[in-house]
Amino acid sequence: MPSKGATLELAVLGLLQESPLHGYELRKRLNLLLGWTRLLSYGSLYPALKRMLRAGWITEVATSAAASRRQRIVYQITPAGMEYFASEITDAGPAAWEDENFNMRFAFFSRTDAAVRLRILEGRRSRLQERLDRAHHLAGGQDRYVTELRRHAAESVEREVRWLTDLIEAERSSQDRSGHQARPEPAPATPDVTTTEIS
Amino acid sequence: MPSKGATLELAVLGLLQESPLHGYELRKRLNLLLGWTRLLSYGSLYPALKRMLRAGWITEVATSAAASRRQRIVYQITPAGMEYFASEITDAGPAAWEDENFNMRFAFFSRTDAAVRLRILEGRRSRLQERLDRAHHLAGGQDRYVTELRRHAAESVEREVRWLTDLIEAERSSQDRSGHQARPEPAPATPDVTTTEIS
DNA sequence: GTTAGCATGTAAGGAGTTACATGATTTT
DNA sequence: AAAATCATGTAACTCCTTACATGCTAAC
Repeated sequence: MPSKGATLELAVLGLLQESPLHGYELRKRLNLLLGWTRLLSYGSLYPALKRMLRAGWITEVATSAAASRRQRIVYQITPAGMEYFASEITDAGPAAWEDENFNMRFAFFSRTDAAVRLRILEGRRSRLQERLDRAHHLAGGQDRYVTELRRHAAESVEREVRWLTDLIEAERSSQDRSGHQARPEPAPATPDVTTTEIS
Repeated sequence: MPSKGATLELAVLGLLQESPLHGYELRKRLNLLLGWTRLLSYGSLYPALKRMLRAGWITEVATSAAASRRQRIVYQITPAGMEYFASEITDAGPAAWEDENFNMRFAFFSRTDAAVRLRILEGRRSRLQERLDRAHHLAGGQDRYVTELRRHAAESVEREVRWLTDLIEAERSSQDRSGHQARPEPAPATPDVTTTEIS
């Protein structure tokens, strides 16, 4: 049972699938990847890397002294890690509908089967719809500010539902079109863009 | 320093200011008050109540056997609790701009000074503006889905900024009316709820 | 030569979750 | 009588944060 909280691990594995990275760089990219409200701290990342080492999902690699003499520990994904990542990303179960998990999976959609993408998008949408139904149901006469807060929250969720609906439609139509032959995803394997710094 | 994580405690104190309640009921109301993504668990609530008892913010009250013979432990807020609540709710410092804390404070705006309300709303808005600036700055050419995710996130934040702007204006005009006699504007106290912006 | 940023960690602790445990009362 | 729901808790665990601790290297 992989259960739930593996968001960080998955994100790391996803990034390492593109190229090996060291911790410091990894943190910067993670902060870019999902626009976390607060920046991910080292106290979070490094222990996670240790766990993943123990689990056999990643390995340390010798620093190629070419570019810089700086000592750093470069991590690389292992076959076991790839397998784990694939199985988690493919799992469109309830865990995938939750906020954080959903964003994670969405961010790696380029490496996800079209069918799985659809299932995840639809699952997310019905999850949000449930929330709306519940919220609507309880909208009693309350404090003015509480009411306003709820109204705004509900509107946000409605917006996301519309967004998902558009995406689902787009996925469906592109799936239809690919009834024919080769229609590979755009996924530009372009060499690394300059590492955008975030402070 | 109590500093940050006191969201749950504050919410409990806020509710207990209206009337004494027992744990079970408290949990239901907390789940209503802020539309938490996941429901608050008892494993969270009861230990929090214990902490608050120790801190002297609340006390247990004998169950009035009138309504029901059911055994329950009713909690009541103490003067010390009220004082703590007031000081936290009034503190418009950086902690108040964060997502959870902001929602908490907003939910209890009816019991907050107009001046403090304004400071909190404005602080929140500039916090979000900062996020937007940062996001805009780094919007490089990325994976298609990552780009889309970021675009949607940015739009959500922009929406909240507009919402805050409307609220701030509403607060300002109602403050003007109650302050000097100079503003004869008979604007309704309710914020202008038309908000037709569909992305 | 000193500051700024790169780079890696550990320790203590906060806040919440799930799963476990128990039992009373109301509804069907 | 059974089932639902009310009601209160505890234990183990997860995940993350802050603050601390260290030292290298590039740039000014």
